[in-house]
Amino acid sequence: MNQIRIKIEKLLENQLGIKDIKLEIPPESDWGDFSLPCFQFSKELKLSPNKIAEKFKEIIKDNLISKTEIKGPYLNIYLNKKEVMKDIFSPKKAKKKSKKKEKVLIEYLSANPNKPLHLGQARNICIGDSLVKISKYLGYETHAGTYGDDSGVNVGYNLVGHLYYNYPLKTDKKFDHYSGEIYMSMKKREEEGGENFKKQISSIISHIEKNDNLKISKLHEEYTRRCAIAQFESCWKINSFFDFVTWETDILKLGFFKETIEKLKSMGFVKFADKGEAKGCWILDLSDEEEFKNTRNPYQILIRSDGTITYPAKDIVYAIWKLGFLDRDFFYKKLVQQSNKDWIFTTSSEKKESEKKDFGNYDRAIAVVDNRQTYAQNVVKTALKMLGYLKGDKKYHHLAYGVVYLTPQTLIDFEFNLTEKEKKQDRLPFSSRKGWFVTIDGLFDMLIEKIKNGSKNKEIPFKKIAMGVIRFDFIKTDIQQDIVFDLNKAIDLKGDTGMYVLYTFARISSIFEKAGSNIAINKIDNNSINNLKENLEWEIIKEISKKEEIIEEAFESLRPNILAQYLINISRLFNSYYEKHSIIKSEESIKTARLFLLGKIRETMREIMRLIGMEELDKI
RNA sequence: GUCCCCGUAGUUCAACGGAUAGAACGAGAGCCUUCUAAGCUUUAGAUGGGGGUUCGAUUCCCUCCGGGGGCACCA
Repeated sequence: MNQIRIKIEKLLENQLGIKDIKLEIPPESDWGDFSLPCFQFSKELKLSPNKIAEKFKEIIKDNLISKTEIKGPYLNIYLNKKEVMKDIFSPKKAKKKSKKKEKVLIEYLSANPNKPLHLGQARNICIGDSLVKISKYLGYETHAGTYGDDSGVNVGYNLVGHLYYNYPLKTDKKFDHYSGEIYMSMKKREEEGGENFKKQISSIISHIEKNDNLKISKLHEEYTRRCAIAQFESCWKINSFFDFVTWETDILKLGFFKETIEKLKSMGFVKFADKGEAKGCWILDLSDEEEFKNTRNPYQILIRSDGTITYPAKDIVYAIWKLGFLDRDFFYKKLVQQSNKDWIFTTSSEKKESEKKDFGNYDRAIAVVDNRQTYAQNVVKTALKMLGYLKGDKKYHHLAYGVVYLTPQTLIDFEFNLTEKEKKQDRLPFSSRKGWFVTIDGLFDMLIEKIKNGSKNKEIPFKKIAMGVIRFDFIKTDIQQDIVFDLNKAIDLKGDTGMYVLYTFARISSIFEKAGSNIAINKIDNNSINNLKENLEWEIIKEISKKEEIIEEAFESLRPNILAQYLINISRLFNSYYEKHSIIKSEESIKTARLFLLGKIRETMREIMRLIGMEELDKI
């Protein structure tokens, strides 16, 4: 449709002798297919917009246009459906995607490896993985990466639990859930006080970061990797996969940070603060940057006065690696084979058994990180800019998505105790500190239960449905908007949900099954297409022909949510069509044409569903 | 103090500066002896207040009111 629009725009520019014509789509479909608002020409031509529309109407003529109509200041254009359909359905349109040269990294999830994944992270996963799939569809060489923060206090709790408080490594439970239990119990112990516990924690953290105790380093690696793998299993359930995981401890062990910071010092970007609040620290001076001028502290501390490294510093170094400006690379080895048979690789600090991989040196690095971290991400971006790394074709994007909150009722449904005050809130944030583990696994199981109970057919693949419903639910809302998760709404499978889309698809498949397989719907001549005379059919054709431009826009504007909306639109159009017009029972030539159209709808829906991580089903 | 985001039907969400502000849930009224009723059709119902820019503002600017988040020698 976009090509048609551009064609018509060019045509009008020639015929009317005006530059940069932008056509719009009328709000009502019976007002035409395109519309030219004439206000903009009023000043130049010294005529009222209505008069201009009349004048233009006389001039415009083409075989792609069947008629033009004036509606006030708008000149509405009706396309010649036959010609346009020929164009849209011509076989040469189905050309293969050309490979693009840019190399893209999408970093998402980036969870602490010490507890199960919660629903807030589900949104991150759904957005991140959808972008990966879209990027690959568009022909980019694409890697999905995740950052494992395995050096901080979080993991420390769990190791202390294991070493000093009788939590064995062996367990029948899913390891991330087991970790969550240990984490909670250690948190409790900390709150109860005790100098001994504090000492144990800080000693463990120190050993992890310095890598100076073989026993602890080994335990740490086993623990975090096992937990991460359990988390990845949750991702696979919802059709999300990774290429590699970067461990923070590897950045430290390989000395990337030290080298980078020395380089930055010598370049003069990193300075030693000899006075003020940050006295004794090494800082990145941001005071010349417009964005930070009015902030309280126009600098970022990279090295604390005790010589330890801050999180933003690690983030900056990692970002430099992403864009290929770090002179060195990690070592890599296989971590685990995913349910789709592809392996996740893990960074490693040891050369032996390292495999050669082409991770790193990306042209476009997209970080899917929630909007609370916009400031921190701006620091990273500014640092890259100051260093001159964002010149040329290198791009660093922060996809700032809105945070997921919970309704109090949802927490009650998951059997957590709330205070009276908490019960009265509109929404509550996820809090692992309070032990509110509303997990992806938990939601997944509840959904399956719900679908089983609501289904007449007991043979359908419940897991795929649950997967599709979750994927759709977490991506349908505008990306930057915060969302409030309510369990009852999420498992209520009516209306604008993934279920609606899955159901619609199955409905179409069912028609094909009833129609029999002897109809050659892929081969259709122009005469048959001309049997598609209904308005709704024309609406559908226009809608499905927007596919490519919508996918492109979803990626460029980092808004995969528009694909979910698009699926709803197509589904709604089809369902209306289905009610109004019978397909199988129509006359033979019309039936052929309609089945052809249905095939196109099904193909379009399948492609879009796959891009947002849903899997289509022929039966529900 | 300062920076950012958000205020649209009862609720959850839409709307490149364009025509009559769209959906879904919930509420009301219909539609299955005919291709899957997890569906379709239909009724009622909304832009926080005030300025400005514009032929035209939910959208851009200012201001007020209300809600949230950030600005750590936390990660």
